[in-house]
Amino acid sequence: MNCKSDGTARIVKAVVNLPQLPDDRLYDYLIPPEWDEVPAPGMRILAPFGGQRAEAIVWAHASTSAAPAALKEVHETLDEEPIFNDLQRHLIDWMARTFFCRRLDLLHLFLPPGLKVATEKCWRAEVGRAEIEEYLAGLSLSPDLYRRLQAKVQAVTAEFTKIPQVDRAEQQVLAKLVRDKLVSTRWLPKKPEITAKKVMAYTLRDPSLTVSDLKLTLKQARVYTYLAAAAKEVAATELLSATGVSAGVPETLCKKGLLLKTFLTVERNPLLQHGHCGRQDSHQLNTEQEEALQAITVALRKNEAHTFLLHGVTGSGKTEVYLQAIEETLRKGREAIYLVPEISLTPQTVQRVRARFGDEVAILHSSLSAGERFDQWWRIKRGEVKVVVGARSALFAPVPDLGLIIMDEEHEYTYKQEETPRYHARTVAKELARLTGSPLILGSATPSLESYWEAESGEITRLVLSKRIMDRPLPEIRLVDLRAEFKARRFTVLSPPLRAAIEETLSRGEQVILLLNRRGYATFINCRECGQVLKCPSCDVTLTYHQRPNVLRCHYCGYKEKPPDTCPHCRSHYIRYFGKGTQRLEEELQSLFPLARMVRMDLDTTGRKGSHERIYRQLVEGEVDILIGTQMVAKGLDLPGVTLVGVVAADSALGLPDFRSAERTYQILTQAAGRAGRGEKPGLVYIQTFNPGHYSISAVVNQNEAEFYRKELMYRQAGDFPPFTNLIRLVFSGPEKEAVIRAAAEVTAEIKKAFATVETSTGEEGEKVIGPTPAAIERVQNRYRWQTLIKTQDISNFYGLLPETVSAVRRQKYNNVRIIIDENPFSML
DNA sequence: AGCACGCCGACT
DNA sequence: GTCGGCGTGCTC
Repeated sequence: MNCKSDGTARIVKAVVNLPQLPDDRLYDYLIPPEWDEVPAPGMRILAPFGGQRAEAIVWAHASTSAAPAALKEVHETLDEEPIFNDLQRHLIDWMARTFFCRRLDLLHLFLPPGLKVATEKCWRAEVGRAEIEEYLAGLSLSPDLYRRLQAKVQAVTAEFTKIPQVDRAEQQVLAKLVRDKLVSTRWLPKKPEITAKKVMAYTLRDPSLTVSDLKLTLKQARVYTYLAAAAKEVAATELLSATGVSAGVPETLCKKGLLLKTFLTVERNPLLQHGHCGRQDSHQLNTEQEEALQAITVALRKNEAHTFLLHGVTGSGKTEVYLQAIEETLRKGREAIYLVPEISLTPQTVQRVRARFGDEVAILHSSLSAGERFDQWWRIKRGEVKVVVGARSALFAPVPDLGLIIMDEEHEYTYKQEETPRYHARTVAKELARLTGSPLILGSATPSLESYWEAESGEITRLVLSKRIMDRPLPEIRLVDLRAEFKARRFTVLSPPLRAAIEETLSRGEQVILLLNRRGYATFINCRECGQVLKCPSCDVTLTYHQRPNVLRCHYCGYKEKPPDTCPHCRSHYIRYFGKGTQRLEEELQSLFPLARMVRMDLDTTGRKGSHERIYRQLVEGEVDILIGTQMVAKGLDLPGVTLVGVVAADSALGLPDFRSAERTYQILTQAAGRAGRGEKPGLVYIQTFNPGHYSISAVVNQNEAEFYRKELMYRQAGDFPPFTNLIRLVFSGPEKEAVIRAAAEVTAEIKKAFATVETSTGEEGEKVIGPTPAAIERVQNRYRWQTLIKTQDISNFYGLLPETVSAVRRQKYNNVRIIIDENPFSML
């Protein structure tokens, strides 16, 4: 895999993998003249960097360098084979440009955990201990420093070893020891923390010897026979439990020279713990499903990177289309990546994929241990896996021959990563599809405006599933006007009609889902005397009252305090709790329906691993009558027993200062409504709202999807928002408001200035730089936040230019001001 | 990150 | 004068 050197390209340009580097530069290194091979692009090397050695990835070869300093030589090559192939390097280059980040921010997405080589400074004594001591004593150091150094020097031996916690003063003295050649230092790679798991195993030393040839005790013979039958290495634990002997028996056989003790690599696969599940064959498709599959199959056969929007109402059987498209992909000998918004919210999807494809499935998700992820990564890399199911980062799984990408619930916000690298999985999926010649299926009942618009304009192909499977009807949707309830002075969480519907549903023995998108008990606490609202001391956010445990909590920074008896501002006792959360809803339901069995599903109850699965199982088995929760109850649950869905406060997202708030409201209401009536019995949905006339709500009630998208597209166009423009958000944050504003103003001015030249060179219209303005929540965790928005028709105008401007200002270090660049931001708060 | 360089205050 | 404190900036 190494490139034979032709004597000219003896320079490698490499990405140095140190997370603190200020920009996305490639560093040039010489290949030592005595090496007859130049490490290939994508291989890791160990290279000198400053005084240290750092891991770097060869990105390209060159015969000349424009570096201002003399080039240093590469120390060693760390890989036999490139760890990043051409496609991956290409994708990394593309992502760094597209999402305004550094290549090194992206490297870890593609690697198994623990592969990164960290180096540490090690020390070795070159002379005897006594000589070093003598040297130290002659240095006239302060008694304290001398004592500390003596302790450190104790650890320096004839082998290179790390000395922990060397401070600056000690470092300087040690540097003298190095200068006078009493000790030497070297940066050595640390031992990898995550490796394949090995267990002790036994095998026959000489398989030609049979039990009858040997004189063995009964138990020894049993062990020997078992191993002979297995004809391979057997893990010690398995051997002992299968033969029912203790560890001493195989040990004795080893001593007799009959067995060999070895180590066996075992796979940490979380799926294997669940056992193998029954194989399930494909279902018969209805006409619409069949047509959709046909269109996809045509693209699959041509290896065509075409994007499809599988726009199917809730319960229309999108999953079956995905599964059959995967089957077609596998028939061609290629692999599929199947993205879901969050694994924990979609236990059913995982089950169905497993039931169809068995052990050729890898599931990647955040609660895998590092060891499990390591093993899954290698399984995929070795080609043992045909289908990778996972959240957005599953896109970077090392599948050898990708042939299909599925992105279920493509409108979900979890596809956008909210930390650097701030990529959107849909954007990456399109590029990956293009690079691999794979069709991309975006599936949703409520497509994002972006995908909807692309389908409208013919850029991608819309495939419609308009009917539920088995011709089941969509649920009936009824509206409750909360303004009328307020006029009638009814302030309960549940309006009389919804309450009556719950009662009726329970009496029929059917299940209810109630959605309230606010955690806690009360969402704001107000003093009636002075009008003050209790706020988090470090954020511009109101505190939420939680009843169990009894605390006020900030949902932004996690701050907690005891609920006060008197107002902290005016000491009055008139403290009142307003705004009802899921805890309050649960309490009200318990008093109304004391016999109903209910479970609450929100961030407070699903903290632990596996809690979603547990709640889901309880629902399936009918152990729960009412499921209460935040938006997570609206997602993907397929529960035939649920016939009533109640949305307690449909407007909770509408008031947010975010251009996507109507879209979010429409999506969550439609998705929640879609949980009702998925079984044989028809469903009923109640939506309580203060804004019955808002188009995002009325469109759901009237089941008039086209109307919603028409209006929303109109507003987006009028306001110059995506999908009609590209958005880049710059966020400046820091502990000092003045410094934040100054940095924001300076960057913004620079961009406007630089942008003026861009504008004249391209002549594009409709490109704007708006800001700086304070963010909607100006302070979070005691950091002030200001932002600037860029709207542009051609985002490529900003490639290069924007990172340069930002890093130039970043270098000035405006008193801890951090600057982030967010392409296609999802949250504008 | 880590290390060098350089600029100020507290000592021999 | 010099040692050592820390802020600043660079690393092929």
